[in-house]
Amino acid sequence: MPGLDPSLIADLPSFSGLERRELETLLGYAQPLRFSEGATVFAQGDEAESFYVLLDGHIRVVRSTPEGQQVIVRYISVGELFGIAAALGRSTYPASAVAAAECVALAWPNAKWDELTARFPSLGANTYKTVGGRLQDAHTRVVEMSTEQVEQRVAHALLRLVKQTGRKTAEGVEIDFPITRQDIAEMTGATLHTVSRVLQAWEKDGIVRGGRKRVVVISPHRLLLKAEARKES
Amino acid sequence: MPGLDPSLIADLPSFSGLERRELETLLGYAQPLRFSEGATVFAQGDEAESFYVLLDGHIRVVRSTPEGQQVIVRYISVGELFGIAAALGRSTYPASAVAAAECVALAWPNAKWDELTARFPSLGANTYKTVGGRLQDAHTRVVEMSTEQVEQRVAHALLRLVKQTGRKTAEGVEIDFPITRQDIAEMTGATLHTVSRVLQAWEKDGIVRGGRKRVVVISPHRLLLKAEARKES
DNA sequence: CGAGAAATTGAAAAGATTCAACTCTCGTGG
DNA sequence: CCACGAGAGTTGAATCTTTTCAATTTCTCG
Repeated sequence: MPGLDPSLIADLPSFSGLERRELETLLGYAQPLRFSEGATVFAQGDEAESFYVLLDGHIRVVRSTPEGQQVIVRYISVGELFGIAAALGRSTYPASAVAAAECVALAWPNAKWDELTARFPSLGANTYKTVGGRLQDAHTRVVEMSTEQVEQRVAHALLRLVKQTGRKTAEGVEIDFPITRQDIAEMTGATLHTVSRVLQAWEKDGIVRGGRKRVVVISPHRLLLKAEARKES
Repeated sequence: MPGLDPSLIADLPSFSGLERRELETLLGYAQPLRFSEGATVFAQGDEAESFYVLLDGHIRVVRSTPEGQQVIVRYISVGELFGIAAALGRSTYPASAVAAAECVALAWPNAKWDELTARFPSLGANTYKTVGGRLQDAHTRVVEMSTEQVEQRVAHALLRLVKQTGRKTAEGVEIDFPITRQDIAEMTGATLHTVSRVLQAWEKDGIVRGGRKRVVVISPHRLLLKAEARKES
């Protein structure tokens, strides 16, 4: 078996500072996996067996309440680590990971985490920088949920998606995977009805264009105004 | 100068796994500081010069929006690290730290962070476990803000404070530092008016007792019911 | 004791949800 | 190839929670 090609991960921030030989060693422990849209990579509460890096596609990280309501904690894009419960000192996954589109990922056994970070210190350092960034993101979201109303929160959520996964088209910037009103609602703590109304209003204004499981941002600039609007039109 | 006594920090989780001699070395770089109630330890946006461990008192970590609204990100209790921007790969503080009561803390220069974690690996490991825990907490809060209404959020916030800093009294469990309705509002994303009404209702029910800058939880059990209530009484 | 901060409370208004009905879109199978 | 059905989206009306506005009241510290 010819092993995986180091160029797969060589350019990812998570693996920066590693030599080609080290990458090869690392890949020796990795297992490539494919997930079709809607497939569950791991479920909240599961024993954490692996950590992952996303090579292609988009992953939705979801937390469910005891009452069954879902909240989308974040979207993972290509190159990002996910399922890193081991690095956080947890033995079960605190959230579920679902393929938002066709996905390819590499998985390492969690049992190897300590060994790998000991052998490749920059892997640990990079990971913790990632975790630090996510903590900032989470706090930002708490602030948004505390101080903004739905329209602004939806605007911020869309802008984040545009930056993270936007794909330029003739019309504007399109979110690069199927996303429903319900998904946006679960990202912003609103109902799909309210989200629908907000998007509808923006569409009339020519700021976005919607579609079944599609959102195209026509004017990111004007969307930013909506995101920052302290009241008024 | 006789140096600080290792017993100050020997029992704190952040320093577990360190030898007495190592603690002494560590303390050699630390500077003890006192802050009076309301004093600012560091301000959001400041160049991050130090990281801290709290030896006595309570610290409020606050994020402000451009519009001047404040959100309390978390309370730091005795033994916890704070201001660890360095560990998160940030050069400025993402939030302000304010003494919620008379405080004593130790400060280390951030410049020493890399050196110290290199010399004392368990310090790094402990810190990252802390950060991981805080990421979980932040996500939990996002979920609460998304799915619960004000009364439940206030109940959860109080229960967290009780667990973290509760002091048993004849009447019940008292939050161990001065806390206003406004503070609780900033923890829960509500207005002080709504918080006041909620607390007032609970007081009539005998679940809590309020006072100027004081909250005593008389029946944590019944408060927990409020926190979990999916609608109804 | 007085003054300012903190807390309470009623009434009106706003924002979002809930409920309900209806429409549109797309993929599948006859 | 077209019809059908389920999932996705839209939209009006009623309702509800929370905020906003505006007074007051209460407390505590100096």
